[in-house]
Amino acid sequence: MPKADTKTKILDAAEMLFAQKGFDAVSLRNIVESAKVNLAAVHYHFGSKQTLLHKVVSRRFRPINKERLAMLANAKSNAGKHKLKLEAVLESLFLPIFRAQANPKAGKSFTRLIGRVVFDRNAELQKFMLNELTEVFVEFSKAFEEALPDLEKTDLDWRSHFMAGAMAHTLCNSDLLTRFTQTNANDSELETTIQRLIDFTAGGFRAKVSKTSKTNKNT
Amino acid sequence: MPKADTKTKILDAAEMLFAQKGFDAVSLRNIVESAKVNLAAVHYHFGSKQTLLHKVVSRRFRPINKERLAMLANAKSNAGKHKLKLEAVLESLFLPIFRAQANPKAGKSFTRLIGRVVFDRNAELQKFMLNELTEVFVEFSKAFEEALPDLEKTDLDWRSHFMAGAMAHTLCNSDLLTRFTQTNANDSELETTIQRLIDFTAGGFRAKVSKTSKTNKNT
DNA sequence: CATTAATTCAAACGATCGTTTAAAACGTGC
DNA sequence: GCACGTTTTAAACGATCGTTTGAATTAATG
Repeated sequence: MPKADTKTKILDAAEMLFAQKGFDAVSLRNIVESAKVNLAAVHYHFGSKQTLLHKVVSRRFRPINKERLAMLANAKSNAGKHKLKLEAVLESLFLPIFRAQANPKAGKSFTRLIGRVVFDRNAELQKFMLNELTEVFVEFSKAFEEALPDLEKTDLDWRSHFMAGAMAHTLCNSDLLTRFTQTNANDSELETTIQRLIDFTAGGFRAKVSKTSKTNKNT
Repeated sequence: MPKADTKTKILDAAEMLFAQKGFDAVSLRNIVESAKVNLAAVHYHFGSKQTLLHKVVSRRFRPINKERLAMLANAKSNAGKHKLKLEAVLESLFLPIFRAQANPKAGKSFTRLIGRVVFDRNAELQKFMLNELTEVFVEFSKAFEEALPDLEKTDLDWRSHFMAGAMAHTLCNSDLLTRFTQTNANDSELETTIQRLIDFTAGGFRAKVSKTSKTNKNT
């Protein structure tokens, strides 16, 4: 009991504070105060502040990415001989992580943290995230190509990145978004948020490619 | 000459470093070392680190926002009695800030910084940014409504935020994006980037609203 | 129960932080 | 050249930082 408890207390406090203020603005003393544990426990259990961050991220992100891949595989097998639907691919990507917001334990902290992490340029963290996301990148890239066979690779990649930005912004600022748009943050609204994001990004993926951007590729 | 130079040196160094590593991870000593000025000069010229950040942002962001508003006004007067085109609104919003990337002095630092700032949850900074962006919000909101008269206000707001995420991600990570997509970062590619972003976001704004998201609004 | 391993604790280390202070240096106008 | 204003400078302040250390406490094992 108490053995696992200190560690979890630290992880939870760190998750909340990193999400609120960012990695660099939160000290270990902030975390241990919030967690009501001793400062040296952080080094005992995690070794360093950086490692703590990685653990905070990976403890929830790994299962999420696993679920993403499972949902995608399911969508593929459901499609069978038909073409893989873009909306199914997008849902597989968004649903697991947005569902994490409904977790009463983590609530919005974790997803806010993930949204922030996407924008963080700390080299150590980028390396770590790339490692966490490699398989997701590979599999979803292939899935997007399959769902959008007529879209050129370069355009597909750019649109994937725009989509990632839209998703990260939504994850990171969902409380601001709901306040600004006067919608509620309950469970059913979560499905609505996801649907809204799917509508927007699917619309973006399917948008006609302007002549300018296509022509310029050949120069 | 030397009178303005120290101040500008500090601003330039801060811009670059804040963009690279974020506000909290960069110390004043990092900045003055890079700028080759004395530590106390920061307080003499700017008063505090926080104020320095605001000045770094506002010195370029204000003219950009001014230009955005001017371009929008121009687009409106060009439209005359016709409906304002969504693409014109988007271009007015994106072009001035993406053009800042072509500035050899600021290059990518400033836009990367703005991209990061959108995601920063520091209360002081959010207040400051809201102040800088109020007029842009108001005018562009109206313009989007005009360009998309059939889109419900709530859906419009959500899509505006998705668009903001896509834009911020692009601003923040443009070097990663160009490397990942194997495109070049020269001037003509800038126009291409903007066009790609317009294509995607316009596609998103015009996407059909799913039944689910609409129905749920009434519960 | 004794021994060993694991965990927690308080204190300290060496470093760095934003800010302040007062003196020195420089610039300006008469 | 002098008086005054502005800017730069080096040093210091009080605080905080991540990490380390060794002792105390607790848990596990035979």
